[in-house]
Amino acid sequence: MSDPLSRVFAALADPTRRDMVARLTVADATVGELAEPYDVSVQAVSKHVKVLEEAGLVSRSREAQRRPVHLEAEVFDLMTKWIERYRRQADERYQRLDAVLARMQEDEPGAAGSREGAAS
Amino acid sequence: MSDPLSRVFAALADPTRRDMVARLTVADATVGELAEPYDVSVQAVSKHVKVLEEAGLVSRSREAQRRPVHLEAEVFDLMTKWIERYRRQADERYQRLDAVLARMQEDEPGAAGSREGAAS
DNA sequence: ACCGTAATCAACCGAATGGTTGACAAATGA
DNA sequence: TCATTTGTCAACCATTCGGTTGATTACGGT
Repeated sequence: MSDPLSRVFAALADPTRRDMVARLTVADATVGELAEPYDVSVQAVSKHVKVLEEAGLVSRSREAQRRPVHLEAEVFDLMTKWIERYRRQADERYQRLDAVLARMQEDEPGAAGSREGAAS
Repeated sequence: MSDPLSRVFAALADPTRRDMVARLTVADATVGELAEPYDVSVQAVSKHVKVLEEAGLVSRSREAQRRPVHLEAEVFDLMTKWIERYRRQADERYQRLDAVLARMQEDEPGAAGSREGAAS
């Protein structure tokens, strides 16, 4: 499970981590601050942050004793690209399929079986 | 881990399942056909398809003995919406931050220290 | 009716996950 | 120097995950 895309998807598969990401879009936060709303130990949150960091979704700096967590939004593009690519391919395929069905309908009206309401 | 978004992200966190989705954008396929390229048992692939189905990414129909797997591309929108929402929020925040830093630079040239607490 | 094909169910296994508690490390402020 | 704050490391536990093999179901084809 070593490729970056898998790590990003896996990181966001957890609701708590997704919520952390959501909160980090508002402002950077320390592990302690991130932990407050959740009913889990600070150690658990520390682990979550580590997962996000290894996925490239966040980075940490040092500032006195605190290590503020910072969202790296660029990594989102990795996912978006993957999704959009196949999303588009799938759409194109449906359009081709609809075209074929439409042609069948023209050639032999009444023989185009199931798959109603396909066109658009 | 019951919410739909988590299931979609988790489903796509596996490279094999991502590859299956990619292939399903080209054409529907049976479990057996899907299994061929991979060096795993048909049962394992059947499980993968089940995961994709429970995530709402694919559906199955019945056609003689075969149960062709069909990609449901609409579910991608769920992810895209989530991603885009926070992506945009993050971008906006950076713009605000840049504005603040720019203002600090104007007011006190040379006093715009390192990334102090910026947000609201 | 019987056999073959397609796929799922069931039980099991090892590795990874998400959580815990307890001990430790690093930087600050008194 | 010493206590405090902040966070990580380590060991452990229960559950989930991806994989296996073996048995079983659901359909045609002949």
